[in-house]
Amino acid sequence: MRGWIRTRRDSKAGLSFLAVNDGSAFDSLQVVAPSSLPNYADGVLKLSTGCSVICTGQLVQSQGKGQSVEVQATKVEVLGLVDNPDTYPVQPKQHTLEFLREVAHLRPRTNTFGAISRTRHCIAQAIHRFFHEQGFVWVNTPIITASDAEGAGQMFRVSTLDLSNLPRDDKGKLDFHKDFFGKETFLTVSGQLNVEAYCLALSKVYTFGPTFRAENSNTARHLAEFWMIEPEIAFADLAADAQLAEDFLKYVFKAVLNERQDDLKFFVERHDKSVVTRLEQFVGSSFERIDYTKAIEILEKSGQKFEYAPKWGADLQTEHERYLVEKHVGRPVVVMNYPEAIKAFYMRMNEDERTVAAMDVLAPGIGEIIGGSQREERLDLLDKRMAKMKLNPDHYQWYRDLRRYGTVPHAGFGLGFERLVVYVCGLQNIRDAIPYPRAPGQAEF
RNA sequence: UCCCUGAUAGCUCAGCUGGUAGAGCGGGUGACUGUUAAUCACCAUGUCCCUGGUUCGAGUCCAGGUCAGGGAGCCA
Repeated sequence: MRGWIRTRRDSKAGLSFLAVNDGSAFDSLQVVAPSSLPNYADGVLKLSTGCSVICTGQLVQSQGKGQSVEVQATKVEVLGLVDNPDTYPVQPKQHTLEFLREVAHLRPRTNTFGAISRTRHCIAQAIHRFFHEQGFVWVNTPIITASDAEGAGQMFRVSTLDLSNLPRDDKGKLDFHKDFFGKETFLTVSGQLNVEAYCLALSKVYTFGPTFRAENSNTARHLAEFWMIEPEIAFADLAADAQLAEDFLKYVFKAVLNERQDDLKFFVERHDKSVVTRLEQFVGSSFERIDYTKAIEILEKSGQKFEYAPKWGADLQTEHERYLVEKHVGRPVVVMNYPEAIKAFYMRMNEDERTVAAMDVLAPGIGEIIGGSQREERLDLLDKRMAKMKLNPDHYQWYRDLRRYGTVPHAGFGLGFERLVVYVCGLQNIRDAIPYPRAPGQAEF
């Protein structure tokens, strides 16, 4: 047994009980260290929370209550002591998550972050497995990009220029020809446009990789660096997209329910009582599908007082989404066909010429969890929308090519991986769903 | 970025209307016990976030700043 000490309890019967954890499961293993060990006094009795050990012995049925098995140690090798136990930050007690964020290098040694890490891994594996089983190809879209995708938010600049001596052109403007890529480049805010090209060749594809947003938004739902999943399917419409989203989420949640019972039990005890029932209800229910226009009607007729009155043409507020999901329907809802003005240029124009084939999947207890759309595959209509939104077609030539050469109806959606982790684990803050959170003013570790 | 709240021991916090600091947990020491975040006793611990101001005197009041949390906007 190789791992780190969680607690040590001594018995004057000539024994010490070591709770040793190696992160492979939620529970620690109890190692019984007898005082007859040669290093008992100067080794075992010096062990405190956080020390690393290698214990050798026999796994036997436990003679005490509280665990089924334990190790009767014949050897306890102390690898690393804790310098000063008085200041070791991770104590065998409940810490606040805020405090643990300040010790991000040691928080994986806590019950909470061990459980989150294993669950995060389980979710990631389930996602890849789901797509793989369905015949999807994982496509790694570029992290450095020259396009600003859909104009979705602020981007991080990527440059090797000397900030203290920037090259200028005749007009005094920055000369990016001198930069590494010979043009302005940024970290990606979405792999969607790139993955569409692969979709229109491999039929079923997805991205799963890091994504960056430089917006100065400091909330429990935002990270500057996060992981995003974006499936894209060819020969598909919005209904197929919604069905994929439903199958996808249910598959992932089922996997967590099956594989991480130990960690889920802990989340229920310490973080969110409703974690397991919420996931069970989610996988057991069929999603309601509802048009945006209908949703506005429902909200208007609800008699509910909203801070912002629901109005056709405006985006749904968080309070609106919560009412729809939690009060009106009571299970996951897919809201479809939004007004074109509030949605991105690449979303497919509907026959009514006022809405586009966009969808949001709303889940009880969190709100929007997935956003997607059928893409505009008709070049003339795509150009029309780009013009309307004042996008420069020159920047999207290769994207327009996809509509010129063998275009087909296709659709996809995107979801933030950490938001999924937050939902599954019952967390409050997205900064606890990723090992080293990056946020405005926060790039420690 | 805006609004609100907060920052006191290693951690979680208390400290009333201004009079230079306390508890629980953790740590150390000892006792006790096949123990379970053990129990009991004793011991130690502080730039009261920073800078300035008011005052005889500031953890406490005022101003500015930094950081954090909650909410909003934006979004994944």
